Amino acid sequence: MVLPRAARTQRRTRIQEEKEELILEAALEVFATHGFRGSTIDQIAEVAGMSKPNLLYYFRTKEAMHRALIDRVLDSWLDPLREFDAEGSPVSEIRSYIRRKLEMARDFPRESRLFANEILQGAPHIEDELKGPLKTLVDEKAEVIRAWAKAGKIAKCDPYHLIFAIWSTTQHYADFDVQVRGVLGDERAGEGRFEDAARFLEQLFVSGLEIRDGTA
Amino acid sequence: MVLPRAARTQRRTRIQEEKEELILEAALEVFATHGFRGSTIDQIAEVAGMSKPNLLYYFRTKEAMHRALIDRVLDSWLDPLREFDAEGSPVSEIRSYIRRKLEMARDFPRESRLFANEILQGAPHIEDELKGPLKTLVDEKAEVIRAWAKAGKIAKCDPYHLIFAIWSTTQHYADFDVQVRGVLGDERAGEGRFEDAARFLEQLFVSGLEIRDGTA
DNA sequence: GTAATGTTTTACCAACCGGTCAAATTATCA
DNA sequence: TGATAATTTGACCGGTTGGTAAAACATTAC
Repeated sequence: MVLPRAARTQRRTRIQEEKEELILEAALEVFATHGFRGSTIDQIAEVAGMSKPNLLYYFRTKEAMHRALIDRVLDSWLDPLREFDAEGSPVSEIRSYIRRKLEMARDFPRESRLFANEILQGAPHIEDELKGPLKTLVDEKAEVIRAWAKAGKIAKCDPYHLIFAIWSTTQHYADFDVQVRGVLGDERAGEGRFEDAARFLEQLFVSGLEIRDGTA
Repeated sequence: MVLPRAARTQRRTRIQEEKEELILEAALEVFATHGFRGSTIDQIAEVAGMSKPNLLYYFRTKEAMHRALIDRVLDSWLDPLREFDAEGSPVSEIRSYIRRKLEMARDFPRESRLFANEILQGAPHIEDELKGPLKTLVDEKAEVIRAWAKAGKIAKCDPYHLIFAIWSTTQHYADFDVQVRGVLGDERAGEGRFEDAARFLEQLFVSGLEIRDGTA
């Protein structure tokens, strides 16, 4: 049979699993650095080490590839926020959330850039996810933070903007890596920059949210 | 004469000024939302309301258009940081820097996205500017902040990461606007979000940098 | 082994892309 | 006004793009 991939209902073969993996890995590389429109199937095929038609045998369109990639990555991308625990102590929860996000920026910069590209260009492919699952999750965690503030455990602040601030500062080290390296110069652009960033951000957010006269 | 634009040494015509303006405006719109590789000359021509060859009469290549756009925008983009004043009081300088950056994110989101796209995709066209003029300016201002910290006027912190944090948090509202709107929902996605953001960020950075036991 | 199924390749297509050219049109100014 | 220079356009070009068709090749199940 030569039924196109999407029409197959049977369970996938070993080769299918391997090749789809290989393709999505290559697609991540390419989409992350050029965005959807700036990427070409030929490029992805070359990175994956296979011919274009072969690639199109597994994913019938460029869109399907992108879709599959987003679906696979989005879920794990939100894990750090899911771990955010209402029962924990506010300071240590926020501190470790920052640390987890920073680790993801360091260890999975391509995933970060994939989303950055997508959102920057108007999120044409993931708008539903933003307004759906993502919003729901953020709403939930924002409520936790709001409760902490109300209970006097941290300074009063807008929980949504707090979350945005944590996202932006941490993802900055993945998305704007070239700029960070360029500005820091060769001497300070090594892996140590993530430690420095972690130290700074923890200080900023922890003491920035401490209760003091006038803010509580 | 039909000399290409770049070869003309005489002073520019009224029509030239107007059309180049029109083109760069359209180019900003398109490049900002699709990145360099994702944008097409036809698209820009359509937005500018002129034919493709007409557009290429003013800028001989797509690169030349992008170059001209970057050159024009980069300078004004750095103005808020230039205004950062060593003689002012640390708290008010940082506070007003945040405010200026946030105003730019609100009033010139396309400019912000133009750079974001460029840097995200590896800064292939502006790497020199990053390592040159930008780095120089940041180095200078970082020294100012370091001096403030040394003099005990603000908490000790890494000035570079402080600057990165201000950049990322403020530009987030331009670059990731769809996401911000999506998460905030229709009710809170109005212009008021910039006021809320300003309030939050000023609180975060000001009290985050205040001197207290153990940090000074 | 062989038949059925799954995979890969070669050759190809129509649309689009960045860019050119020459002719037509319009603005400028003596 | 007319000559000259500046601007605009339509037709076109070679290369690239996303995607297809069909046949060759490999794998698996019996």
